[in-house]
Amino acid sequence: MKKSNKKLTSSQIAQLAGVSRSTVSRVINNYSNVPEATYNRVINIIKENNYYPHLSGQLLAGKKSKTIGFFWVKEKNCNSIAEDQLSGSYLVQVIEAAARANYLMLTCIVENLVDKKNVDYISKIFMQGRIDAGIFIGVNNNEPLINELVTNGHIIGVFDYYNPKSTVYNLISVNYEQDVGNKIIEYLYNLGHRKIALIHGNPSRYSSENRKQSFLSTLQKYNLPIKNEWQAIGGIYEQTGYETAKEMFRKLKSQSNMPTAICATNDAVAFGVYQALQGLDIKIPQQISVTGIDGHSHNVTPALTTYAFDYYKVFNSLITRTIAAIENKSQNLTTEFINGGLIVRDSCCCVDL
Amino acid sequence: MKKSNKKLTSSQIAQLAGVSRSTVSRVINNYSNVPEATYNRVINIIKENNYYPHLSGQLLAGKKSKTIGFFWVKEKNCNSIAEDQLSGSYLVQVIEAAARANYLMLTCIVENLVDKKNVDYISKIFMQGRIDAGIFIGVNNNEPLINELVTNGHIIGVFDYYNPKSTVYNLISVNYEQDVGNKIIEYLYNLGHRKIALIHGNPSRYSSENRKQSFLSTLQKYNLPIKNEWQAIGGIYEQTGYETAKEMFRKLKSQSNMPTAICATNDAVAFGVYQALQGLDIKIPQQISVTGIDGHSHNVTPALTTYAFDYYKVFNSLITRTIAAIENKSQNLTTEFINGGLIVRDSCCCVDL
DNA sequence: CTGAAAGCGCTTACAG
DNA sequence: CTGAAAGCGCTTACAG
Repeated sequence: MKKSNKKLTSSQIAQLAGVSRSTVSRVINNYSNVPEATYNRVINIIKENNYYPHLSGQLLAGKKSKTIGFFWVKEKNCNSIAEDQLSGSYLVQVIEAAARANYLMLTCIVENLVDKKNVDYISKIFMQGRIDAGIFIGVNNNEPLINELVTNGHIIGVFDYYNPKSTVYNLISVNYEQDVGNKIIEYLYNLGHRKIALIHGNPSRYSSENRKQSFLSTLQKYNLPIKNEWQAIGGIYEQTGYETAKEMFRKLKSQSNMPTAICATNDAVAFGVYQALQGLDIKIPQQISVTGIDGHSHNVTPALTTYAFDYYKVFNSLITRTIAAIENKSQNLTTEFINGGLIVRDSCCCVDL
Repeated sequence: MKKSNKKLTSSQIAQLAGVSRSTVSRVINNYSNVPEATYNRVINIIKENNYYPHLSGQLLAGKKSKTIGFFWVKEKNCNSIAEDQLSGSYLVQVIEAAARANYLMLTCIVENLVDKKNVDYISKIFMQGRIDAGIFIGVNNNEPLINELVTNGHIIGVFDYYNPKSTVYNLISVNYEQDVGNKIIEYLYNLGHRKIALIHGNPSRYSSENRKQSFLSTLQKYNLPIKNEWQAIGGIYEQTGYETAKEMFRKLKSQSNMPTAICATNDAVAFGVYQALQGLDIKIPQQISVTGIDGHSHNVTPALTTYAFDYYKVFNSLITRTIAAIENKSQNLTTEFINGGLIVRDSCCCVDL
């Protein structure tokens, strides 16, 4: 099997096989009306010469690129290496989910969607006709760019994005289940906790806001106190969680106004809470129980009780349905909420009533 | 500024601006022979209509794609989440290095280069004319696919790959400095260590083999014992390092044939060594000193003394020089060895002579 | 079953 | 300074 070291065109293959370019193209595209003998002759020439059609030609002639743009919007203030590593593992999961469906990812990491420069860069990629759809991770709910792209007819898949009013087929999203806060409060309630503090996430993210509402409505349901001093916005990172918790507990401790439990908006923030409590010499779980959300493995003592999600499932759902939208599959779900589950470890304990 | 929601072509822009497609193209490509008035008229129409040239057209007409293929070859037996996270952070660094130079990354994660299916998949991407070069991470030294692609004229950038005989301009690589083993042994020697064990990496990787040679030649230089029982191949992961070290020290302990120090081929393996020693109740560093290579942050007690590299530098060097090759920059270095430095922490101690 | 032709959206050498 | 034309590599409706 000889391999050519210059790119052949379909004309040259046609010539070698003694057919027209039309027929070569029919073979490449598996048309049914090519007799077996012809098919074999052509396909052999193609293989012998290691021929693959030039993508630009195919694209101009109307084929799809089987490529998805992947736009990762970085968090501001994300200087935690641990977080970067998590981001990395998400990146890998998204890319692999696409690969399973034979799609390639054009990957693009962007600082923010505030600078017009970045927005234009992304628009350009869509306009260049090189991708069949775009995946976004790290965007605010109702980000204008997303709306614009969807309006212009592009297929967009977004992680953690929910607009209940959206009825278009080309805006796909995947979300966490909406009942997380409720499940965590119920767990703590059943352990006897009646004084529960909350650290909320970035309110512009759908999941953060949803968790907050779910936490609060469940506190209300059980008639538990909802105090301002027991709530704070702590970002979504270990560092921001640390700073928020440190400030919060410094005050609460001096005022002897301590809750018996604190729910963090995610695991990273929970680890920040650990640090803060350690600094103030408050014992987990003896003096305060702590919960997280996410289920990322992380060696920490005591092991964190958390509400865990299967991120493989999350990203697979997003990619699969985005590809279904590209390929016009009917009955394609426009959004999906992925259920998680509580993982009880060592960071919560009972409270005597 | 009105935004169109269907893609315009250069003809339509030409019509709107009252010029020919040629002129539109000259404006897009910044030709010097367009009078300012014409330029402004055309560029305004372009901006108003949010026009970007279709990439396929440009590519067929001979332009570059400003896109690099990124082929990440996964390790077999890589089931360590920590490792996956590291991989992820490398991925991010590579993609960001390209973005800094205004290149996009077509990212592709591949299980191995043994299956012909995977090799064909990669070949295809090169043949499709959609990338200007390819970056490979995770390949064996002298991998045949790399040779073939280079022979066929593609520009290839590889991490941890060195062929001193290569003279072609289109094979670019970045490597760790070659003197790492020597530096580590010298450090231990100066602490008084005379009995030093080694856990080598996967010999098909250039860096692993180079480290091994560097370790051994330095042991020889100081006339230190090189025993078979004090050497083993331990892969490059925590798990494989753990298994290897466990087996090694189980024997050595029972034979009272203990070294005073052990050098791991990288940090992940060193962490595996930690686990193994802990299981055998051997204290670090009191009973044995341990060293790593890499410099990844990881909370471990005692903190690991390691030979650290700046991965930002590593990947930036690779990407920058690969792009220079695409753009025909002369005097472009074909390979670069990145220097690291010893970071002394708590895992090594003095030995009385 | 199969070829000739049109068309996809660009760029650039050519001619004026 | 600028337009008409050729050409890049494909696919597919059309005609036979």
